[in-house]
Amino acid sequence: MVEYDTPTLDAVFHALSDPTRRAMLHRLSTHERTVSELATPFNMSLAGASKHIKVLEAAGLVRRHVQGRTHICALQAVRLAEAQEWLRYYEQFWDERLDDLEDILRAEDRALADTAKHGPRKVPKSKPDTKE
Amino acid sequence: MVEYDTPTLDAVFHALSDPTRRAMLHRLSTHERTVSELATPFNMSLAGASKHIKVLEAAGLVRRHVQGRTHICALQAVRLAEAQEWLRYYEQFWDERLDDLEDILRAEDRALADTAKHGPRKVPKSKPDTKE
DNA sequence: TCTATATTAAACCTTATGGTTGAATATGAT
DNA sequence: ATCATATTCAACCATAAGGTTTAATATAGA
Repeated sequence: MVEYDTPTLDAVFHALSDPTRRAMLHRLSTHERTVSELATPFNMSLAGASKHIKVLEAAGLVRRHVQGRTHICALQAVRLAEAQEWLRYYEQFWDERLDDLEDILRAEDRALADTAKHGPRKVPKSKPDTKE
Repeated sequence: MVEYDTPTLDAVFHALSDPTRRAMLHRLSTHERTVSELATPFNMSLAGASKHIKVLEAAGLVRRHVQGRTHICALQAVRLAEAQEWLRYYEQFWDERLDDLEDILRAEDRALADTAKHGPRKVPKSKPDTKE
């Protein structure tokens, strides 16, 4: 069984919980950027943006290499892969839902086709109880 | 293009950034549980656990239905799907890395096979510059 | 009705977070 | 040397977060 590195996931998910930081990651996805380049689009002091970058760095989502007086930041996606792996376990549950949704839609289509000839439709399907 | 609901992602990622809450979700993945059932394994007051559940609920990750005096919580995975979708954009970047890693490993294998006959190996490959 | 159970609410505490401003540091250019 | 540029550091502030404890609320059962 996969053991998830909790502190890492804590840091990654926390880093992702802020829209500024998510936007920064997105901007890094096209190419590397310096701290000031990263900071520019946000209505925020440089120092503020710098802090966000450090959060990303601490979570392992950004790597930086200093070149003279400029710090160049690059996306480091591996930790995102870990987060996704954690999420992947839950795919079965939303797939389940989507399957149900598909069933419902199909049932509605059928009902709709029928409605022309007969009365209004009923609730399509009940899901089997998830029991212990 | 997909527009991501920022407040939702904020809440979901924030909810996931806490190990207690992730554990709760995991425990809900087998079957529904009452608040006290959910709280039991954690070294924490009921009120504390209750707060965590509310965070999960606010993020749309847990749904509850009240039955008499007990509140029954169930996993609601759809919001996790949204989070994963956000993450999926970045797959290309870690895949890239993994591809590189595979290239490197292959090159090392080749070099290793060669080393028996010839001299020591060289650096395998340089990656094309990611430029704007 | 009285009492036990399940859960939240409210008040409180400590620490983290997101932000600011004003130095400090380090490098580049003249 | 001097001045400008790139970035962080430190101190500060307001609010959020994670936790506690002690009521309060609601339902179940005797």
